[in-house]
Amino acid sequence: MKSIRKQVETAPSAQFGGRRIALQTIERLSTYRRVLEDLQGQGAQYVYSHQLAEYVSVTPAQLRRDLSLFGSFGNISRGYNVQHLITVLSGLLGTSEIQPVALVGVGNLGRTLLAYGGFIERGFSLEVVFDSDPAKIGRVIAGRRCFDIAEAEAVLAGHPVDIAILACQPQGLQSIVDRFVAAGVQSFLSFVPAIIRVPPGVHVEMEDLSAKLEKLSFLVKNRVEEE
Amino acid sequence: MKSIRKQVETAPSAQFGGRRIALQTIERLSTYRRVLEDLQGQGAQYVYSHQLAEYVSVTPAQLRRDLSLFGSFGNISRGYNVQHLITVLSGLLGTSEIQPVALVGVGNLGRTLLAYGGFIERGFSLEVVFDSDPAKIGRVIAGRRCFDIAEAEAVLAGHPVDIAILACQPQGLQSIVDRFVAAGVQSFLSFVPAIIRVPPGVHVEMEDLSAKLEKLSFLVKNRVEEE
DNA sequence: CTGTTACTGTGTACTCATTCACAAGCTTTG
DNA sequence: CAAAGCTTGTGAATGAGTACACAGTAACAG
Ligand SMILES: NC(=O)c1ccc[n+]([C@@H]2O[C@H](COP(=O)([O-])OP(=O)(O)OC[C@H]3O[C@@H](n4cnc5c(N)ncnc54)[C@H](O)[C@@H]3O)[C@@H](O)[C@H]2O)c1
Ligand SMILES: NC(=O)c1ccc[n+]([C@@H]2O[C@H](COP(=O)([O-])OP(=O)(O)OC[C@H]3O[C@@H](n4cnc5c(N)ncnc54)[C@H](O)[C@@H]3O)[C@@H](O)[C@H]2O)c1
Repeated sequence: MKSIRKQVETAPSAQFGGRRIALQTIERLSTYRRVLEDLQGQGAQYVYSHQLAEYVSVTPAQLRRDLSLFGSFGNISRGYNVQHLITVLSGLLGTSEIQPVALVGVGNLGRTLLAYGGFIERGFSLEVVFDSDPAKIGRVIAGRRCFDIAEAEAVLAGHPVDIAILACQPQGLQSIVDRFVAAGVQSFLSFVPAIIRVPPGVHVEMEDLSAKLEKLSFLVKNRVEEE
Repeated sequence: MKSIRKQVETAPSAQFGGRRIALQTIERLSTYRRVLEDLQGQGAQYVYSHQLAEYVSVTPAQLRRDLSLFGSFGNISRGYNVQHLITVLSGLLGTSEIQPVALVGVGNLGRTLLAYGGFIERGFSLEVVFDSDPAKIGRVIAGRRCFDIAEAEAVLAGHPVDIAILACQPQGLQSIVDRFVAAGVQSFLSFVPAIIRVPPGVHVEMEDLSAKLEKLSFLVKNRVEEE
């Protein structure tokens, strides 16, 4: 029993300059940045915490608290400079420069992701693409050459990435993950509805669409009035 | 300022038989069910809370607490009956029977979702499909006839759904949402990275893939040791 | 130059989620 | 049949995240 606790997500938080940052805070930072870019597109120069907070449906206090965890970015009585805050948030999120990402599995979902133009706008590029299907290996799909998953170590050595997207079949997934971790990959975004284990310091984000539908289904069936 | 608070997700929880259920609990229920089905596939009849908890990386106490919010399902000193617990969870999540879902936008992403076989296994069927592109309207795509979004009200009247998946362009999205809500749709799973407003009692689940990548990027850049 | 207004950043209070720890209870075994 | 062993379900304690409320300060008006 004790052994379990050690593996468990006991403290869902990150460190930043000695401070503890809640994972939920990080998710909100993404939203702030996205909305700020909308605002910038509309020509806004400055924005007050209560305005931005309303757009993203949080309290002004929460927004100010979130930002204050990383520093003081607001101009008192003028609010936040939109351009500056975007720059700050991009820096925090590590997307000031385009970041290479690996993709495993070029099936229906993988091809859709490859063709999607929205990633590059947010600072990510699916640079390294793998599959196990001989019919796909070596071919160029949506502008990217498809590598053999069997040669992952060599390929990743030449094209190091911090993040890998998993869009393959569940069979043998854990061993792929293990090999990627050994090759230096530090985080995974997985569309595969299967549990994968990673060592401490490596992060997994599950993207289980059916689970999201189930959550909505629960809320509807139980006539939840709040949001 | 006060007006903001009212719209805000002040209490991220749902009601169930007078009890308050955390949204996070509901998400875990999905995971429990998915893992239980794996276990059933492996022939397991009973499972203890500490076993199931380990598979899904939560504490045994949390698992038992989550379930106890809805009733007593465990057999003391034998654990939980796998089949029974799956049935219970399916009932809670509202997926005991296949549930129809609407899809808006049959582009790259929409077609991928339509072709995906994983939804039906979890109790959802993309029954009603909309697009605004005349080249697509009326055609049959992945086995579903594509309806004109302009006729949404009439189509939804004949094919009522509680859940709609949004996979179209952001332009005009809010008005589509408003019309769907008026037509009785009670929840949305949106892949469109744009903020949409819904009245109280209607639920929105955002699926922002770039935001997930940004979260991973933050965690990697800041060398977060915990998970 | 002083008063007024309105904003940010943050100490503090509070609420809610998670974990601890144990009472109550099957089961099995000697 | 009694006692040991391990389980579930849950009151109580802890811990984490959010909201309140205000001190401090920039801007601007008179
Ligand atoms: N398609 C969707 O809409 C959708 C939605 C949610 C989740 N998913 C999940 O995403 C995954 C992929 O879905 P899909 O529809 O693209 O399936 P798919 O069968 O079309 O594609 C899977 C691809 O992965 C490749 N592959 C299989 N094993 C591999 C391995 N060991 N290494 C490298 N490549 C491998 C296959 O060759 C194939 O090209 C599945 O696990 C699925 O459950 C898909
Ligand atoms: N493709 C991806 O991998 C991906 C990933 C994340 C998010 N998204 C988001 O999902 C959405 C769709 O992406 P896509 O790649 O499928 O785009 P797409 O351009 O291939 O498809 C969009 C489809 O929506 C239809 N459409 C547009 N406006 C509509 C309207 N008002 N009503 C009904 N249908 C309408 C179009 O006719 C088209 O068929 C976009 O908002 C995109 O940002 C896509």
